[in-house]
Amino acid sequence: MFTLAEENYLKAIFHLEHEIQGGVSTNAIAESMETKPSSVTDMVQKLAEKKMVVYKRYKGAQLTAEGKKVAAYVIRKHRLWEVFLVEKLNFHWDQVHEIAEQLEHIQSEELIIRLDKFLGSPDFDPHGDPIPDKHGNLKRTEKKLLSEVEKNQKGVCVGVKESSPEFLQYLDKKKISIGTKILVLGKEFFDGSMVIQVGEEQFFISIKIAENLYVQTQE
Amino acid sequence: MFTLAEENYLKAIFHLEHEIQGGVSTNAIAESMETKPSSVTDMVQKLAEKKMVVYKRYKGAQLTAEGKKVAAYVIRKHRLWEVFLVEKLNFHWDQVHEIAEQLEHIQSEELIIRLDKFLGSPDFDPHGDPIPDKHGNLKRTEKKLLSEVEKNQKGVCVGVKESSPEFLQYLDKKKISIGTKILVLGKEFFDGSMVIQVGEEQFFISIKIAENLYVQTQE
DNA sequence: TATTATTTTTAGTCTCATCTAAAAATAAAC
DNA sequence: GTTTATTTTTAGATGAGACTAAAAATAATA
Repeated sequence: MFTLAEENYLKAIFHLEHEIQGGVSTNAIAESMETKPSSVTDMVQKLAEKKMVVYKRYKGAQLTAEGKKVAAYVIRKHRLWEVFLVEKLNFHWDQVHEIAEQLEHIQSEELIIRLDKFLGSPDFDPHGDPIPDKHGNLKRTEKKLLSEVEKNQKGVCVGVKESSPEFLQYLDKKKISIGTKILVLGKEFFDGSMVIQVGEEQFFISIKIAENLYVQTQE
Repeated sequence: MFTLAEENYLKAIFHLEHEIQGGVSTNAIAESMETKPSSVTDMVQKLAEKKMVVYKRYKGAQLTAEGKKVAAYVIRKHRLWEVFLVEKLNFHWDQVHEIAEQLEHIQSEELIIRLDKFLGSPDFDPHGDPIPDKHGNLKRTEKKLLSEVEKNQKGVCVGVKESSPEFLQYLDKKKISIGTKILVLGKEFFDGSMVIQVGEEQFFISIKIAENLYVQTQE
C-alpha cells in the first residue's frame, strides 16, 4: 500500500497541519523530519500523484481526505503500540517513542483490531494524546495542564508534558499514573501552587508539577 | 546495524544450513527467498565483507559464528512475536507467520527482553519450533511427529505440521493445544492409527492426525 | 576427453529515497 | 519598484536492493 517513507511524510504533514493553518511549507516538513527541502519536494510530488495531498508549486502541501485517513491510521497504530509498551511491558513513558516509530509501520489490519481489543480500546496514549479511532476521528480532547484546572474541579490524568526520570519517579511516589483522578482542593494565586486530592490522600504540589501534568476535565 | 534485507538473507542461510550440510548454494538461497540467483550473489558478497558469511566463488556461503548469532537472534524475535500473537492476541497458528516476518525486524534489545519476560520465557513457538535463547543457542529439540511416538510413551504437544482450519478445529474439539500432554496407549500396525489419552479422555485417532502433530518427548 | 547442461557470476539497468549544487520563484528590505 | 534575501524547485549523483541478459565456471553425459 504505502512505503515506510510515504507513511512518515503523511504523519509529519498531519501533525504540522494541526499546528499551523493552511498549506504546510516544504521547509517546515523538512525541518520536522530532519531531511532536506529538496527531498521533501520529491516526496510531496509523489504523494500528490497518489492523491494523498494537494500540492501547488511554492504553495506547500495539504492532506486530502484520504491522506488524512492514512495519516490518522499510522498515528493510531503508533499510540496503541505505546499503550502496549507501557501498560503490558512496563516501559516508562519516555522510552517508548522510538520503538513505536518502528511498530507503527507493521502492516496488518487484523493485528491492530486485536491489539486494540487486548488493550481495552484505550482513548489516550501514555503521553495523554488521543488515539484516533478506526475511521481516523480523534476524540475531541479537553486535555489541559493541571495548572489550568480551577478550584473544586476534577480531572483525569492523561499524560505528562515533560517526562524526565525524576518527574516520573515523583509521580510514582505520589501514586499518580494514567487514569488517576485528581481533585483540585485549593490554588494559591501567589505562586500557582495547589492542594490536590488523589485517592484518599491530600497533598501540596508546586506549580512546576502542575504545569507538567496533563489532565482531561469532565465536561 | 543490519538492514532488513541482510537480516532476511542471514535467516534464510541459517535455515538452509540445518537442512543441507556444507556451504549453501546460491540457487538454494534464491529459491527459498523467491528471488534471483544474481541478487543472491550480490548480497552474499556484501555479507562476506561484513564477516557474516564465508564465501568463495561458485562454492556457496557458510555463516560465521557472528552470522549465526545474528540469524538466531532474528529467529528468536520472530518466534517470540508468534507466541505473543497466539497467546495474547488469540490469533490462530496459521495466521501469524506473515506478521511475525515484519515484527522480527523491530530494533530494540530492551523490547525483546521485556516481551520474553511478559510471555513467561517460552521455549517453543506455536508451531513447536524451539526459540533460540539470547545467546543464540537452541534448546536441543526432541521434537517428533506423534506418529513416531512408541506405545506407552508420553509427549507434550508443541505444534502442528499442517495447519488447515479444519485440522485446528478438530484439535480444539479434542482439547489439544500447545503444552497438552499426550499418552500413547496403543498403536495399530495395519493403518498406523492410535489410541491416546488426553487429560481424562481416551480416544482413537487416525494416522492422518498423528502425522500432523508435533510432540516433544520426555528424555 | 570432448561436449552438453547447469549453476553461478558479472555487467548493466531500474526504482526508491536520499543528497548536493545550481536555478527559479516568492518574500522582504531599502 | 528595484534589489537583496529566503524559500522552493530542478537537475544530476549516490547507495540499496532488485532485475535481465550474457559470460564464465563447474558438473554431468556421451
